[in-house]
Amino acid sequence: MNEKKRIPKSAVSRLSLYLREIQRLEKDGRDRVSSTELGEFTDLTDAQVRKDLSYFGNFGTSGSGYEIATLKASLRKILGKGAMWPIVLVGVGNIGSALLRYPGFKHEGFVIKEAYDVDRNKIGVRYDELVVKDVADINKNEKGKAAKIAIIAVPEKAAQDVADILVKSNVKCILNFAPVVLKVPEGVTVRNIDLSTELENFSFLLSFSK
Amino acid sequence: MNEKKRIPKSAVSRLSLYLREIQRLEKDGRDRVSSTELGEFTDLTDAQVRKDLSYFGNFGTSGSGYEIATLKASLRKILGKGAMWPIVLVGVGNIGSALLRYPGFKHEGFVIKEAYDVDRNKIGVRYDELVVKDVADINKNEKGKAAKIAIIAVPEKAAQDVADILVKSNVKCILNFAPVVLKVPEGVTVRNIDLSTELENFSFLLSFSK
DNA sequence: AATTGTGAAATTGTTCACAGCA
DNA sequence: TGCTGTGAACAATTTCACAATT
Repeated sequence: MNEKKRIPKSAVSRLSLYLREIQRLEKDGRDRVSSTELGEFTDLTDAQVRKDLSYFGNFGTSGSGYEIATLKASLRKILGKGAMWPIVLVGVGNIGSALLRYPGFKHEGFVIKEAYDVDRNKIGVRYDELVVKDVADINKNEKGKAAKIAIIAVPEKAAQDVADILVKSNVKCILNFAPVVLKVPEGVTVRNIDLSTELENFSFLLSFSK
Repeated sequence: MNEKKRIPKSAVSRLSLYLREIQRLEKDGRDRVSSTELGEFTDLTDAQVRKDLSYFGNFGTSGSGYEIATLKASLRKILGKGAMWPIVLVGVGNIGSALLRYPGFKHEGFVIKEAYDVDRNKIGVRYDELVVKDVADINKNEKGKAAKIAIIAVPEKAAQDVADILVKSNVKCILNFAPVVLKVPEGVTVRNIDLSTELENFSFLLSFSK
C-alpha cells in the first residue's frame, strides 16, 4: 500500500533473486509460495523477504502466501523485464568476447547491440549478427544513442576515457569490469565487477583464519 | 591502536581500492597521501578512509597524512598479498576460459592451478601449463587439497553439486558466477558475481526514471 | 597549520513481534 | 489457524566534529 518508504538500495538486487526463485518454482509446477520458503531458497529471513516485497506493493495474501503467477508478473514489471534492453559493449578482449558469446543475456531481456574495440585485429570480427567496430566511431553511431546500458571491458588505462565517451552518447548505466573507480556525472550509475577485490577479500579471510 | 572494534564487512573491499590507488600513486613517484586525496580517488569521504584504515592500525601521521611505502606494505600484509594463492576453476565455458586466459591474476597474486569441466571436448585442452581435467577427478587430485579458493563458472544446474564437491575437497572461499544461491556450511564464504542481477538493477532504474 | 584517529550523532538497513486478515 | 504487512526495536555503517599530534 505504501509506495513512499525509503527503499534500501540492496532491496532491488534481492528482488532479482526472488524473481529467479519463483520462476524456478513455477517451472516445477508450484503456484504459491510463502515468505519463509522464499527466504530458505535465497538464504534470507522471512521478515526480509516480506519487507522487501512490501516496499513495492501488497503482493501476498494473509494465511496463504504469495501466488507465483501474480508475484512473477509484478516483479518482472518492477525490474523492467518485458522490454529487450540494448547494451553497448566496449572492449572485446577476454571478458568482452566471453560476454558476446554468452547466450543467456537474450533470454534475460538484454542484448549486446553494438561492440567496440581499439584493436585493429578485433575490429571487423563478426559475432552472430554483430560486427565489432572501431571505438573512435561510438559517437558517430546513431543506434548508440538508443542504448542506455553499457559494459566496459577495456584495460584500466582506457576505462575512464571510454566512460566519458559513453556518458556523452547518453548512456545512463555502466557495468564496469575495469579495476578503476570511474568518475561520472550525477544521474549516471556505475556498478563495478572487480575480480581482484573479490579475490582479495578471500586472501584477507584466509590469511587471518590460519 | 585498537584492533578489537567491529569491522564493517565492506571495509575490506575498500582496503583493496585504497591499495590500488596508492600503488598507482607510488608509480607516479608520490610518497605521501592524505585521507582527503585518497577519498577523492575512490569516491569516498575522507572520514570513511580514515575510519577504515583505523580498524587495522595507526598508519598515518597527524599533520602530514600517510606515507605511501608504509601504507602499501601494511595493506598488502592485511590483504594477504605476498603469497601466491592457488585457485581451482570449475567450468571452462565462456567465462571460465576467459578467466584462464586473463593474465592479470598472476600479477595480483592469484594463479589458476587447476581447471575442470564435464565436457569431453574441453577436457584435455591445454592453457599454458594447465590442462583441463574431468570434473569427476576433483576429489582424486592431491593438489586440489592445497587450493582454498575456487571459482565456479558452470551452468546453474551443476553449480550446487560442484560447490558440494569443492567444500569436501577443503575449499574455503568460492567465487560463484552461476545464477544460484549456493548452500555451503559455516566457515565457507561465497561471493556471487551475478550479471543478471546487475543488469536488472539497471533495467529497474531505467524503467522508473523514464 | 594541517591532518590524523575516534567517540558520539546521524543515518541506513535488518529483525522482531504482533495486529489483522483470509 | 497460518501467514502477511508493518511499526517499533535493534544493529550496522557512515558521517560529524574536534581533541590530539606532528
